[in-house]
Amino acid sequence: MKKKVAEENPKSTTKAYTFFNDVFDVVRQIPKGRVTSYGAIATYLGTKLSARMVGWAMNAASTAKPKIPAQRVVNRNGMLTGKYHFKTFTQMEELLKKDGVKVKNDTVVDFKDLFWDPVKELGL
DNA sequence: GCATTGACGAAGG
DNA sequence: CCCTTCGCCAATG
Repeated sequence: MKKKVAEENPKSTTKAYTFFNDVFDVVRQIPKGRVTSYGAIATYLGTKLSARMVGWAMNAASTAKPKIPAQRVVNRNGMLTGKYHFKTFTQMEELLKKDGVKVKNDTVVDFKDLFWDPVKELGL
């Protein structure tokens, strides 16, 4: 990465600084039509016990420069828990449908089939 | 500076 | 099988 890192918390802990950046990077690498979970990303970063931090990172992702396909990140149940953080409540599922991902009742259909594990795909 | 919360997840009752 | 609790770490009040 160059220098365009998380400009959301320049005065916060340096650790989180890197953490946010890593999360953004991984999320951007999610292939179209695929989805992943917060826990998977957390595991890939080595902080599997802190999946909540990934969620926090996504919150900052909303203000991140390169658009973050946060709609491809759902909870371990495949549920679109973060839909309320988008511009509109339907934005998330609309984007997913456009990616070819079926969404039913705020949940990704065939989630396990579309699941993209960074640890498995990117290697660890 | 302590208490609460949060886009999670696993475990226990 | 549904609901509650705990852990993790950072941000916010």
